[in-house]
Amino acid sequence: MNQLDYKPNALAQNLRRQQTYTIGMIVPDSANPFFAEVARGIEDTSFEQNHSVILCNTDGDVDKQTTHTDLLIKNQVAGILFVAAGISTELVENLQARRVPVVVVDREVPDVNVDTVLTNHLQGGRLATKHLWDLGHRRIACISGGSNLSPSAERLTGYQQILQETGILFDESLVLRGDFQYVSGYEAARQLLAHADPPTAVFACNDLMAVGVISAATELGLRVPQDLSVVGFDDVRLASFTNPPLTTVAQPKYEIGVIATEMLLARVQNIDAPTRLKRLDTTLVIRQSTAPLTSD
Amino acid sequence: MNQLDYKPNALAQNLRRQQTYTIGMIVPDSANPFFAEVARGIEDTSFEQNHSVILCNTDGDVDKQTTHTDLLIKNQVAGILFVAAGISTELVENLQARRVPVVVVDREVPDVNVDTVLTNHLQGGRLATKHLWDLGHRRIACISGGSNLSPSAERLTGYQQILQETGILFDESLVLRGDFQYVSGYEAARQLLAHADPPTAVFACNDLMAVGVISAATELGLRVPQDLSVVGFDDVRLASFTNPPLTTVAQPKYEIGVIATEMLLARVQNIDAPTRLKRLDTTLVIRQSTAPLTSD
DNA sequence: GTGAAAGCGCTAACAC
DNA sequence: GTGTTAGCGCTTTCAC
Repeated sequence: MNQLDYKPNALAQNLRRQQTYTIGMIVPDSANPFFAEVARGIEDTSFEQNHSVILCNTDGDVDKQTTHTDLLIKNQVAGILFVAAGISTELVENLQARRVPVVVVDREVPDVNVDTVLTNHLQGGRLATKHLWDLGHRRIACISGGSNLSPSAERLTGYQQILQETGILFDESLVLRGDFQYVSGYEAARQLLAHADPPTAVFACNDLMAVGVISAATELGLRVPQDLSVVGFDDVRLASFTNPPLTTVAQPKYEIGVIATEMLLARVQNIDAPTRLKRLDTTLVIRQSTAPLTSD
Repeated sequence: MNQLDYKPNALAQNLRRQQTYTIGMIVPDSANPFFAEVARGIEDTSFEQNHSVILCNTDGDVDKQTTHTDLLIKNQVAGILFVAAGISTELVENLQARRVPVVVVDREVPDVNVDTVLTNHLQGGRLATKHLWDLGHRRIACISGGSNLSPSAERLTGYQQILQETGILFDESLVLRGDFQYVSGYEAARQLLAHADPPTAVFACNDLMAVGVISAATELGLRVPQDLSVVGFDDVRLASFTNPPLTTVAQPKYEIGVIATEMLLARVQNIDAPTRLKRLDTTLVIRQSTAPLTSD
């Protein structure tokens, strides 16, 4: 029997047992370095626990998200790990009504009582800004990300809190909105550096925009960090390889995936347990894109 | 009935129909930017064709690869997209014996007649080297990747072909082995630049090592590209954001995923059709890390 | 057309 | 222990 290399039909097994060992993972873009790391944490942990993972990319499209979710439900997945695209309160509620285990990851889904794992973006925003303040900077700009995403908003709030706590007057013209892409960081920096009273430091709400800031500064003949300090957010692999290497706020990306998966499998065991919220702190990684303010 | 939001049980459907709409994707590391892009091509195309994809990371570990494959077979996947870890001829043969549709991606699996989609690494290696030659360089170094991987070996062969065709004497001390990681590029460059008769140009067999070369050169006070030209391979997103932006050989990463998926679904339709081999050409993306040789 | 019945491959329950 | 059987939810066939 072993010689024939017999492999039981999991479809029949699962149908009979009324359960599967497959989990669905819904993310905006698995090629985005941040989600790619989270996904690896998820896949590794699932593999250890004998679960397979179905990969679903939404590109932030709510319709695609619904289609994927329907497919996952039809395939009777054990549970779903969910990074929301757009407004998703209703979707999560529907899942819960069907008693499908769900864990929300990275982006909060408002107005619904659901297991959640996310980064403490507020604390991260504070860390970045405080670091610049500690270096003596007082004119600190901030380039935020997409408007309707909770991570971006919270990072900005952290920035504002530090300004307030340290008594720096909030200057609206020093806060620009980006879209988490390189070009938006570049353009925002061009605008900031043309300011009558330009900033001496910039907190970009992700690494890609921070790299854009460095490019713009370099192009204008400014040296980073001597003439302009730059802090990013995420600590993607790229951040070590920029010139200069980027000081940034590191999210525990892989760990987010691990914890979310563990939480989901616990939820599968006990669908009626009280919901949990896990908020993971960030750490500051100081490289060479920030330096003390010099008065010259 | 629609009001009850009824969703048919795909397990039962598939069991009855003796087919599924799930495909397995086996890759070394989905967080590696190259595979991440390929995976997106796969996921997008599968989604369009109403198929789900199960993500499997092997980390180059043959045992993990076997475990994953077994799981996929048990789950009766429609087919498997396969980037090989190590020696995998036997595994592919087993799959074929079971009449499981397989398409081999990126890395050739020797001695087996199987559908395959890969980059023309040889042509890419030629392109990179020819570009440097056209700029006037004659002392051109090459930093290769892992020894037993066909892509790496083919790129090196392309390099050697151009040397031979242009009449450059092959200098063994100018060819170093890396491991596709940043550090190995950095270290190889340190060694090359300490050479009694150092190269004026380096072809690194992937972008990450090329960035390592740039870092090492910069550290030694050399300017890229004025003092040293550097070409990479892959054209990952990072390559646009290095300082200077990297000249590199672009692989059609996303397209590889698309074509492989289409080939697999065609194979599912007709398991006995003749096998096909698709070899996709690379393109040279000239940025700012290469310049004409100056005699000073 | 509409309805009943068999069976996909397995597991769990039950009888021996 | 060992063997038999019902049934998971669906599709497909066949009878009406």
